[in-house]
Amino acid sequence: MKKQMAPDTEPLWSLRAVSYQYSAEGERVLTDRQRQDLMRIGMRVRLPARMMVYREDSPALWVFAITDGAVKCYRDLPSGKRVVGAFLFARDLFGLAENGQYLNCAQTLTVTTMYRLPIGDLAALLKHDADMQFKFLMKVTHELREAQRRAILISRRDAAGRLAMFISQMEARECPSGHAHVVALPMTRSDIAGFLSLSLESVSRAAAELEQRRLVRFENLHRARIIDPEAFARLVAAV
Amino acid sequence: MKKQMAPDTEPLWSLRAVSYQYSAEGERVLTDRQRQDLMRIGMRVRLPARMMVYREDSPALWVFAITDGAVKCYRDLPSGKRVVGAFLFARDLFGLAENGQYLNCAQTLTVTTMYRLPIGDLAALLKHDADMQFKFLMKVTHELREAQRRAILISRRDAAGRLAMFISQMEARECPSGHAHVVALPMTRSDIAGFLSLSLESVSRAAAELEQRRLVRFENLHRARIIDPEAFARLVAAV
DNA sequence: CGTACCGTTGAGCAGGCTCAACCGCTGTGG
DNA sequence: CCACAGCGGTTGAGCCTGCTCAACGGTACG
Repeated sequence: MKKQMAPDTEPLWSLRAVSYQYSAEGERVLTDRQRQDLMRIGMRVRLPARMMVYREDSPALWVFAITDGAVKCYRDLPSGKRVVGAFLFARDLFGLAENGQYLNCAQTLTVTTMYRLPIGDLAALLKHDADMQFKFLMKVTHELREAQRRAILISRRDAAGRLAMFISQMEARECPSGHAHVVALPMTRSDIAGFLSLSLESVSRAAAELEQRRLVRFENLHRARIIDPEAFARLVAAV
Repeated sequence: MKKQMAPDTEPLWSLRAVSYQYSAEGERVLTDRQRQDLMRIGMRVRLPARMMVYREDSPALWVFAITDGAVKCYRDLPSGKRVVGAFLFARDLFGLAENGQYLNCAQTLTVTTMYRLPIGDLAALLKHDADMQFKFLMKVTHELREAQRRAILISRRDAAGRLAMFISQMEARECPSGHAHVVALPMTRSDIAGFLSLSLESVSRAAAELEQRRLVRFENLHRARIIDPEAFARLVAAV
């Protein structure tokens, strides 16, 4: 799906965000100049699958911007439960910190390419380039909206409904390049369970239920196909 | 708790946020100049309790900054359930929008004073003043962290634990001016239920349980006192 | 070929939800 | 002044769904 471009300009990336205002997609893309500035302060890193990017409570030195691949952010609770805070894909930022420490662990799901931006340099750059900073502000605002959507997702009681909403959200964030109604799920069932606040058995049963109801087919563990879009959409909307 | 100041400078406000980096609280406060700029584009509004500030899907014309009082943001789902997305207090921003429309309803809980900032003017101001914009970026980042904390809260199964975490979070966001271990809860039980994804009966029972276990006393419907801070903290931490 | 990990399926339990009645306060109108 | 309705909150009974524990299956890898 990559466009043809010279090798040295290949690792360009942008930010995925919907504006708070009407806009002609203008806020979604960084200018070439801004990308170059970010590439200058950042370092391109390519990590294999299941690699830790950072750990909770470790010093927060970088913010990461994904160009390709998938990452999960999670926390392990004292009880042993693992809460997945977010799944992140191309054009997403991660590395949320507080008082200089990361708040969660980040781990790649697949082979992932990202830009590693030193936090201090990034802050200086943003303070200097108000326009780019505005795009980052839009991006974080976008993440906040996603977090609220997730709160609505979690408010559902039925496991099948939660899973359906999750698949729907994954479909929505796919690039339009992907085939319609085929959703990639690079994470494990256990990860999904941690994200949906369900036991992994419940996720498994919910998946079975969606198949029995002929709404979704799981072509394999990491790919779902929505085979009855109308009924599926009804279930998703029946919050 | 108000400091003595001239009447026309009384409605100054700031933003409540913890920096992602180490800082000497420097990021938390707007400069006098920045406050003046905001006051110039904004309008001070004082609303009675239970007043709608805006409705879902209505045109998003303003962002609001609370100087005093309490607000809830919520969404009514097709099923009739009401999901409370956030409770907001002094020095908080609200008015999250997408494509020019608000994503939820906002309603005052108590008498509330706020600044109403036209979104276009605010965006222009932020693009012009990178330093102030950075403080807004910190603020939204702060909100994102809060949203993640809430996800952890919701991952708990037991109602008493959820309520305890909620009370703990309310205590944490109280100004240090408030008396220790006395937590104001300006919202109704029903609002809390909507926030915690519980039925309001469960909230009521959870409150009774906290009292029976001698952790908390509810002096009245809107004020809780933590009477056994150590045991309470253990319950909160037992995620 | 054995091990380990991930996922599935089953049985029984527990905790929260629903429905329903009741309490206490408030505001209103006769 | 009192009677009444309405609302928010509490408490109880029974149901339902997701959790826990457990066994089993399939696939990748040494």
